[in-house]
Amino acid sequence: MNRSASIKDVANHASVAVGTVSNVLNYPDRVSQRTKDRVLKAIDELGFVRNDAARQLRAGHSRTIGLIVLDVGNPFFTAVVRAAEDAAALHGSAVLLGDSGHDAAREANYIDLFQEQRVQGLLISPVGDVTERLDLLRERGVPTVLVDRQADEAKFSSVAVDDDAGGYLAARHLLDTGRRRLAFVGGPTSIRQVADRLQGARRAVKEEADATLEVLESEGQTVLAGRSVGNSLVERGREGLPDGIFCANDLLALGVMQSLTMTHTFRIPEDVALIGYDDIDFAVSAVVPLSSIRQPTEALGRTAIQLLAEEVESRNPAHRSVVFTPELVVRQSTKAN
Amino acid sequence: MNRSASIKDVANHASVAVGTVSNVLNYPDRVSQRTKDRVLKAIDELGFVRNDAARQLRAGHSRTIGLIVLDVGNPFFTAVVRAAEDAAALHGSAVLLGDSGHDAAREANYIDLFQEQRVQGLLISPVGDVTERLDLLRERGVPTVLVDRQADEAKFSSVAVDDDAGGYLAARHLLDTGRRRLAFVGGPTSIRQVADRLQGARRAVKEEADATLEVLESEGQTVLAGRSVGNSLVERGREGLPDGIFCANDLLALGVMQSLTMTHTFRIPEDVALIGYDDIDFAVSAVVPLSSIRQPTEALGRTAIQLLAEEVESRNPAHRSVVFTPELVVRQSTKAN
DNA sequence: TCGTAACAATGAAACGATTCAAAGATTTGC
DNA sequence: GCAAATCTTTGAATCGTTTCATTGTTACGA
Repeated sequence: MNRSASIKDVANHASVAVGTVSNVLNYPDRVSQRTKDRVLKAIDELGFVRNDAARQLRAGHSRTIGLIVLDVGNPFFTAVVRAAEDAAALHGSAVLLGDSGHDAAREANYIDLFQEQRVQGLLISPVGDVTERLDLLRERGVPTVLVDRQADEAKFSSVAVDDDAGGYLAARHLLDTGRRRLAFVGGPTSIRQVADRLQGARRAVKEEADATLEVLESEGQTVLAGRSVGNSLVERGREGLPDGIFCANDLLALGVMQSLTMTHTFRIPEDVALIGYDDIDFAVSAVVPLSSIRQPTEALGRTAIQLLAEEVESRNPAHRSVVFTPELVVRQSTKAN
Repeated sequence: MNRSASIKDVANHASVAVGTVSNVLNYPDRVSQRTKDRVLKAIDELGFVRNDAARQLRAGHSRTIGLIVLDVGNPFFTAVVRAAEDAAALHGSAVLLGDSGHDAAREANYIDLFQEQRVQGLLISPVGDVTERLDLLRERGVPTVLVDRQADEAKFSSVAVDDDAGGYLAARHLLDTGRRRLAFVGGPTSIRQVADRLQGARRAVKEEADATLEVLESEGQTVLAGRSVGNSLVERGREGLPDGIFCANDLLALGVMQSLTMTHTFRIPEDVALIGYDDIDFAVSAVVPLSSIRQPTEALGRTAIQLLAEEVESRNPAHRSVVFTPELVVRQSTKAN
């Protein structure tokens, strides 16, 4: 309740100058053992805890890193967050986490908030197009690394997974197992990841003359959205059903799977093969174990922090773009007929 | 790159005193329209952003709240985190998130870090016993609310779900659907939640003279841990198999379900009924839709923030313990034979 | 026209840590 | 025993904001 002890209180209590206390904390070698002992004792007795605000006011910057993700509920981002936290901890930094929920306004709020906090840098998985806000950040000199989004290297460093390659992998796999009437489920297509995965799928489909690709736009990327798309597929009946479905993420795929299997009219993979994206933990424990595209989430988070550290340390802004290649994980849901 | 503009720069640029700029920011009514316009224009032209460090140095406290959870990867906590973030945003506060990963050392690190940040208060789902560290916090006057853990009201406010009641609900449901040879899967039992759920289950089992409860300790609370327990059950063969399994959380249940169904020797719910805990999104999309105990995660997060706000605002430390009651969700996995 | 009230604007002091030039103490070499 | 070199300690200045007592300005009624 009572104001907590300051460095000055410690100094008085130990009968030394404030500068000495500061030295004990930051440059222990400069202080004699005797003095050090006294100061440490005083610190202990008063329960002194450094005030980081004062510290960073003097330093001009904080020891925190801002991280804004599109959805903390999405296991993909959860994994990235965790990796980033661990990596940041190694650098002695903490992560301020923000969840934009795909909402540009919330994103903007967090960006403002983090600027006021004078974060060392920002990791962001931006909503929609790279906003003017990010350009502003750049002008203000806030080192920023885009996550899960390739960026113009003139402007930002970035870590991303090659979504086009992932889309290609998924569609190619469906084609390789004999499917020809493919469908892509995802949306809104304004989301770059969705657009890229679709593009990769198109590329694969073009390689087979007799293959077709239908696009089923979903309302978001959730299990619920997938279920809704699945329901509309079920209504079509056997005739109109594609024989291979590629979903822009696993949540959608699980939703689609639910709809298709709950009716017991369609079998996966016999009637229709299904593949998702992200390879979340639950893909393996779905009604039919779900084939998927695995993204190296740990590497993504770790590398993001590393790139940010590079930007923070070097004055000169030589941006780097790191692109990881995703990996196909085959399970029951796409077994060949 | 160049040092960002301070309130002083703005004052110069607008030819007013620093105090006036501060007033524009904090008490716009005290400033004449003409001056306000000039200052706002200057702010815009210089791209001024408040330095929160200086602000909170003066104020003596920050506008952030620390939140330490046991595992961000756990959907239960993810939901709580999200609710807490939203509720905090309404109060104009941001949430600093820490993931202790059930590790007391990491927890301690975060507590120290958050103290240095002079967080307004702390929301924590503590590792193991309420540590001395928390007592220290209390002495230092850092308002703290325990999350998902009932606390001595003399010491802390807390929000929790009645795990004993949840365990009772789950076991009672298995008994009500005719099962008698029950098993409890969870661990380590040193985790209070696990112990309480087990206790509730025991209470229910005692109500039926011919019912038994076997405890299968798991190595953690993950899908993998569940699979491992499930595998050992499969090895037992049909004879030794319980006819009703209650898992301390859904992840474990999904793991057990995988093991039991992959072998195709046991059917759920015909041979064995299975119920989890948490009702995570994926419970519904499991191989066999999983019955579960639903916890009011949003209410938990929201209430935690509210209790914290109460503690922050009132000087007098009248702690409150809010206990929510969980709810049974019946799905395929426990259908009566 | 003057006195007073209401309103605006001012700028020095304070918050708590770090820095650094300078002073003070101790050791070293001869 | 003394000067020089080295090691310790000091404390004022600084970071950027808010606060608040004070000063300056305007408006109004008498």
